[in-house]
Amino acid sequence: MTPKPASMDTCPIARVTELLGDHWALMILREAFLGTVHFGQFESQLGIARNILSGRLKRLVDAGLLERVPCPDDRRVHEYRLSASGRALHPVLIALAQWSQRWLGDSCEALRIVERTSGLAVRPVVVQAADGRTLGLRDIAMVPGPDAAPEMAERYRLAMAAAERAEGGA
Amino acid sequence: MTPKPASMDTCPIARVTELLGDHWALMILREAFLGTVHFGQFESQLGIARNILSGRLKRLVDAGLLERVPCPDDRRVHEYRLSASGRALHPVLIALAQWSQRWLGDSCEALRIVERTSGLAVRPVVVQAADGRTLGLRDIAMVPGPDAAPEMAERYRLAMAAAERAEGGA
DNA sequence: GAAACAAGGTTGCATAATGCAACCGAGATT
DNA sequence: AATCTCGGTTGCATTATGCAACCTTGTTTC
Repeated sequence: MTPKPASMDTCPIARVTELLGDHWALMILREAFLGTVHFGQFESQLGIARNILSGRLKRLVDAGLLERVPCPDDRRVHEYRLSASGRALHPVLIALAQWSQRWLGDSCEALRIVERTSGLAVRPVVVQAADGRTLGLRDIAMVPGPDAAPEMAERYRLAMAAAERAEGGA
Repeated sequence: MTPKPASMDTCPIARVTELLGDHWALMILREAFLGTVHFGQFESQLGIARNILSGRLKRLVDAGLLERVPCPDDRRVHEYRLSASGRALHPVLIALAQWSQRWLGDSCEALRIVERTSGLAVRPVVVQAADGRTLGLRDIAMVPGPDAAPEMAERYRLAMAAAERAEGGA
């Protein structure tokens, strides 16, 4: 095996996978978005083992996604509330839910994601250009910035070239 | 512990977590988006064990995210190509990458996600109403559809009520 | 066409992560 | 004070992961 590819240290997806890439982290965040705040609530809603839950909550708090605040009226209770960075994951969760419904064919009509005031379904989450046009996979490029690792820069250059070729070919 | 909450079977996030909620699945998809197609490429780029890679690729193929096609000019080589459903995960990956750069403070300037033709940065991925307005966490509701499990419906109803209260309070 | 080589897996074994139940300590309740 | 609840931790069994060696199929070299 290669001696740990450098791309793994610099890639944003790799970093986020370190944090959310396990069976429970995303589920815990889903619960948080649904309003769950207490240890016991997470436990019973998810059916997760207590020690694992404890560790995951700690990790998410350390990473700044959740804030652990002692409840003022009952001081043995703690509330795990979404921080600004946690709330910023909302589009990711919504996009995942939409994808799941569309492509996993699961419970297609079990859940509708709507605007609260109007009751109208929200749009499918997409990537947009600066002017608002919807961008497909082929319209997007990853370009290395000022302090990109040279190996990573090469990676993206090649990927972009491959995309060009694919476009020409297909 | 509770006897497996029913929410776990019907929730789209739970289903997608079953598939993508491990350390490697998202990384493999990232690689696929970057143009990686061969077993050996995934192995060397990710530094993943062969048996694990084999299992993950199989799972992703079975789930329909990747297609395993034998290479015509060298028949011991197979190509793992993104299917339509795999490509549909693109907004999720982009949203994750953007979130990581914004909130994990990692390699902020190492990678820019741009429109290929113009070189302009793409917009941050957001949730939009039917008319295009950007929606925040508070503006969205999950409403149970026709064939929602009653327990799940109750869940969403409570979450929505909690959101109302939070809005009033904060 | 035999020998060497390469790509994609699989198998067996060591290690790490997870699930489970029991226990613990601080704070609330009676 | 005795008890109960909430949020944890600890020890042990089970499962997933990492690693190296091997195997199979197909390709190249001579």
